[in-house]
Amino acid sequence: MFLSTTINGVDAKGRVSVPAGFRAVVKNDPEEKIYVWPSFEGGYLEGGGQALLDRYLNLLEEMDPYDDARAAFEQTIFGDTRGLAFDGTGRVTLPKDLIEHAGLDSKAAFVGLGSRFEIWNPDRLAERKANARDFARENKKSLRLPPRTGGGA
Amino acid sequence: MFLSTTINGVDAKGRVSVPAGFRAVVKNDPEEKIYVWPSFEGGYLEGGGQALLDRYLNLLEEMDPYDDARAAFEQTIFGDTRGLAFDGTGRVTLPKDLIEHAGLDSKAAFVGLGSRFEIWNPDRLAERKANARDFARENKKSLRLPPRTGGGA
DNA sequence: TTGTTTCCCATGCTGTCCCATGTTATCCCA
DNA sequence: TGGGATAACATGGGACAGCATGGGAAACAA
Repeated sequence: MFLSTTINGVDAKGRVSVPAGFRAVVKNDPEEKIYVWPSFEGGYLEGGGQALLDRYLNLLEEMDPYDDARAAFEQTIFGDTRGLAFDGTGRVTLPKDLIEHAGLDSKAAFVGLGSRFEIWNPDRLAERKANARDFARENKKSLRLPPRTGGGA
Repeated sequence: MFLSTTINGVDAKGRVSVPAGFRAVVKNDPEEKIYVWPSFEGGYLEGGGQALLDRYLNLLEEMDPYDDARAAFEQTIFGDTRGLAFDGTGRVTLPKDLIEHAGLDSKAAFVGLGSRFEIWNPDRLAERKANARDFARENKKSLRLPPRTGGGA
């Protein structure tokens, strides 16, 4: 499970250390890689392991083959997704276009979100985090825990 | 089940003994860890075991991948959650940012709340406790027993 | 050749592990 | 019921390994 937020340096070659905890998640994937694509919602990157890609694939399989939305999602998500392999010390090299999309300069923030993660310019992240926290606080009542199995109503 | 309140010392490295009773709760989790995040409601920490995290994860999985509310909660909960493993003597190391958020100096109070727990600076906790007691006294009339089923008028 | 990318080696640091010790609670026996 | 032995718990410090980072050499593409 991808957890917590870690800020690592991006060097002149576009290399960045993937947090050790994140590497551990994909450790047993057939291809030891992370998969990253530019978010179509904003200037940041989304990513995950093989399991996440499989889930998206299954979601799309259930849509109508000639649905316009399906084509759009396929194009947007899979079309721009890169599989990034680790070097000997656990780093990946981010392609230029991804770096530009996320507006990364010297630092990159890896944000764990359970089954997936995001990569942000730390400054942009701080902004969005404040918004998300306010939203969460105002809407916390909608985040109710489901009853525990076997537990009373 | 997390029960009762225990105050333990926090040393210069940020290490703190997790109360033995709390450790027993997560004893049989696949990863023997506690998961801790800064509360977005105030200056203290919230935490639980794998079971609690899974409940949040399942709840979010049921929401649409690009629902705004989902994004906000993912970011707020998982983005700041840390998985903390025990050392040989049952301690965890609290990261600096969590220590700061909770304003911990030399002591930390673990407060058991059933399925989850909180970690407080003991001074802040005493303050909140006093407030809660006052609130309870002023609102005691609203604490009514539900009518007994099948009972007479 | 020239620029780009990939691989490898070296280094500082932070977090983790291990060992030692005092204290408290519990259990057993008189 | 009281006292002592024992085990569990909490705490402190030091050693070590893993992690993040920087630079350079070799392989590849244009």
